[in-house]
Amino acid sequence: MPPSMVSGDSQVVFFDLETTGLDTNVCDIIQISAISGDSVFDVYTFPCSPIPYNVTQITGLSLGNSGLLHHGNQVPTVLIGTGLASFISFLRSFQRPLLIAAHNGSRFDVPVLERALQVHGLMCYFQQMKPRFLDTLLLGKQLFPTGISSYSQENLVQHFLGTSYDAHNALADVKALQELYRKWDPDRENVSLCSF
DNA sequence: TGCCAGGCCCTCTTTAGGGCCTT
Repeated sequence: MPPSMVSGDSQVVFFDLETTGLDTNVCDIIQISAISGDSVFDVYTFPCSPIPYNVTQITGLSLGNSGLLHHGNQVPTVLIGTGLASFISFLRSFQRPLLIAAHNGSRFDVPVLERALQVHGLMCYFQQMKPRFLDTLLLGKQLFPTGISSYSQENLVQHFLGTSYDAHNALADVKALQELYRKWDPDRENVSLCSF
């Protein structure tokens, strides 16, 4: 495992959600992706609510007659409860303290994930792992307080890695975020300051 | 009818307002 995927004693796992909207109180999860080193997790989940047109424009995800479509191509889906349980199993596989990282995670991904875990009765299994979270948006601002025009993940990846990627596909997002973290190689103090 | 996320952060602020960041 690359050293950058470990912070102190913790395993750093990058995760991202695609959802049906921005309201963390009501949106449905439609994709869960995570990565740590070469270990990858990626599932699509069938939402209970429609996918608004503006979300389809952003994510490429839409509902067809027979299932979930990504840019018009059907993708396999699981029930959200099954997807969440699989995600917990993925996290457990690391068998060490977890530091789960997401961009703007403190404001979006983590509240959405925790609500979904609560609704599906899985929060207790998740909490058994005693995970901590890292917000890479806060980390970027902490590490580079000036000289950055935008702290969006897409802009940070362009700025620090000089590359573009398939933003708003959760799997592509977590891969890019991991590479960004490797580039930053933050020390434990800065990571701790942006963790919760 | 009209509105439609939300909370932190910054500043042309503090008796406020707008931009950012996530989908």
